[in-house]
Amino acid sequence: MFSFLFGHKNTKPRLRFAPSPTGFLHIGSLRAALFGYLLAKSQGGDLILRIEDTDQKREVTGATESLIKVLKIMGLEFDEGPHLGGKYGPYIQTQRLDIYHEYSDKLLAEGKVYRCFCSEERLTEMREAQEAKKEAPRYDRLCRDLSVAEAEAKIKAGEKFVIRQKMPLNGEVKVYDELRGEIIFKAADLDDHVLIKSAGIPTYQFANVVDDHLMEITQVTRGDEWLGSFPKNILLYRDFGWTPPKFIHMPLILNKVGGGKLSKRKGDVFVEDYLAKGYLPEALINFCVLLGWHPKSDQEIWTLAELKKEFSLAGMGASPAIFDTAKLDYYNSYYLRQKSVAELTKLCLPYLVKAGRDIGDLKRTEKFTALAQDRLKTLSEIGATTDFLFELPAYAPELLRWKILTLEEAKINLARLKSELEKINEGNWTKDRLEKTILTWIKGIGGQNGDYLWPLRVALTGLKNSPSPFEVADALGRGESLRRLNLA
RNA sequence: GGUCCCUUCGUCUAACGGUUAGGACGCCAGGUUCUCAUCCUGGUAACAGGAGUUCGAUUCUCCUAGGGACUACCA
Repeated sequence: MFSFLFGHKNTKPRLRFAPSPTGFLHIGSLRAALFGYLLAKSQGGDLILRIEDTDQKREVTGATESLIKVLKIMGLEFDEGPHLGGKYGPYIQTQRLDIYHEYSDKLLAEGKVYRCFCSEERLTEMREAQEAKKEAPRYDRLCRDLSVAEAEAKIKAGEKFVIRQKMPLNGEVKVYDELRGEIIFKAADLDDHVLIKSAGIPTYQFANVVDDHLMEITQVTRGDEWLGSFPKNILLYRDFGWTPPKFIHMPLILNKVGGGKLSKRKGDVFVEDYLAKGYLPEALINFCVLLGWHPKSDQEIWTLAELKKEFSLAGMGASPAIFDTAKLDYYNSYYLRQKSVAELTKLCLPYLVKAGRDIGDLKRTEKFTALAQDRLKTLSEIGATTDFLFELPAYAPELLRWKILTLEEAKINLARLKSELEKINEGNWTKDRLEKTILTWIKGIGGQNGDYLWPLRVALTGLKNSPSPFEVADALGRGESLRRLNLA
């Protein structure tokens, strides 16, 4: 609101999510998108999607579209991006090549960067020699002091080149990370890394800086694997004479077993995997946001809408978090229980079909999913937890016994129950009516609940553990219930 | 090897020099209940180690250890 006083042309926070389109959406990427989104929204800002496709080798076709789709399922949407447009476009880096060349030429003219004609073979040899001498592998700056004439001669001769950043030879580079504070690097430790590859395509290090500046990004959120190149990036901003945005290096997510950066080899790492298993977007969001962020209160259940208001940089930590799905399961069963039966059923449908279930009768299916609701950790469990409703499992007669009850007694109790149940007609065959009628009847004859309800439940379900006999009887219907009772 | 980051219950974390070190998940026990699940109650469990600074350190500094990242014409 004070922007007019200071003459800032734009004080609206602008953040970006800048993935590489290399396949499925990694959990780490989801969290990066989430934090970017929340940081933007909590400040009333915008989130921009920028596709960093400068590595042609790793690019996967369709990855951009699927990434946008998955993010949308998660509830995360952008304000600008390749699919939306915006006045800072294009939002795909390979479509910005002219821009990068313009800026690298500028730096070239100013002597802030230089052309390097070293061959891959020479570079490899050089590195091997350095490693053999236990030195840090680093470009030896052979081309750094090539004269303009020498360079031009090489270009004329058709030699390929890359453009490298000229690092200061001595002194310190102080950088500031919003989560960690000041970090000091010695310039001498910095490598003259490649900014423009020989094919004329920029590296991440260059495109990222140019784009963040041109797109007027105010806060850069990225994984802390970028901390090492942070000083080089800051130096680039200085070379251009630009004010860098604020940087927030988010701590990494680590594998539960074996440690290390969350990786495919050690379990499911893609959002698509979790969605397919039947984890709900809201559970994934709630779980991920608490990996590295903590609210002012101890509130554990968060919706995206609440997070958009309450999220803040102050709650973010700098230490890495292990990805342990035990709590994800908790959140998922929690959100599953919050669903209405109709919603839950709709969500279960694809999984029931997959399990080969007949879902023709929606009302009946709803009764089945209702029975499973309190018992599901993921949607994909719906088939297994409702199996007994579709087909009575084979069970040992012994199972019908309850505590000190003999098999004979159980049989008698069942027979009496059956004749009572037969008195209940189709219209009254509901969970509540059944429960009321049978419980009063048991009380009336002075019996113990367990003596009757256990055998009844086993007769209906064939299982040691299951929902209550009344719920099951209701879901099964009068005909099937009595049939199963007869069998018993 | 070099550079940088991180370090509180098993896990996610709170604490911004003074607390019986709090919450959640997990686990255990009890209650409700015919069983399971849900739900309720309770319990278990942590300041990595060592030096400083300070009247006082989980909190600040340094060292060590452990973990992690980077060290590509990949991001």
